[in-house]
Amino acid sequence: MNYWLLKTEPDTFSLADLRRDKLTWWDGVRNYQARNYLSSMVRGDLCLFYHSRCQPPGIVGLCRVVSQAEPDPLAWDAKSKYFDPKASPDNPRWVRTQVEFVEQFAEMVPLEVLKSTEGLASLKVVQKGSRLSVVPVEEREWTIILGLARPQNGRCGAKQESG
DNA sequence: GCCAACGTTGGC
DNA sequence: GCCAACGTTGGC
Repeated sequence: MNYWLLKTEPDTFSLADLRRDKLTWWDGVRNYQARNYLSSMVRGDLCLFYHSRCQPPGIVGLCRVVSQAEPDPLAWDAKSKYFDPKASPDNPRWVRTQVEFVEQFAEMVPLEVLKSTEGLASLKVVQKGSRLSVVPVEEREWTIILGLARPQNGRCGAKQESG
């Protein structure tokens, strides 16, 4: 079981869209390092859902990997903006993964908070110039971030809902 | 909309 | 294999 962070521009596809659709293909990734991360995702992995290029940017919720990476058919769809002339069904080059909605945080965790939280300096998304749309998250980082998303946990015996 | 940072491309 | 030019990303 691994943890990841998936970046998306909410104007293009937001967590609200995933909540409505329940499932989506995480496709159109055209960066080799991000692709390699996508390829190593397995069913059950949990992902932080990050909104970029918006005000404020930050982590808005969670989704879960439901199917392992498979060839991304948009790569050989000439009408797609993700078309890649060097890709074909025989040589797929790019992959996609299916994810399902898990949770929308009551309050998002803004980038500004991530940056100022001790223990998150290693988080890729807080590092200047970080452009990867799929990055791994360490369990230690994951725990800190969920603590930020659910500040009432651990106080007054508040219970955490699951699922 | 600006622009720094980054990845990719291609001439050499 | 170097590296300048280019396109894209994403915080601001």
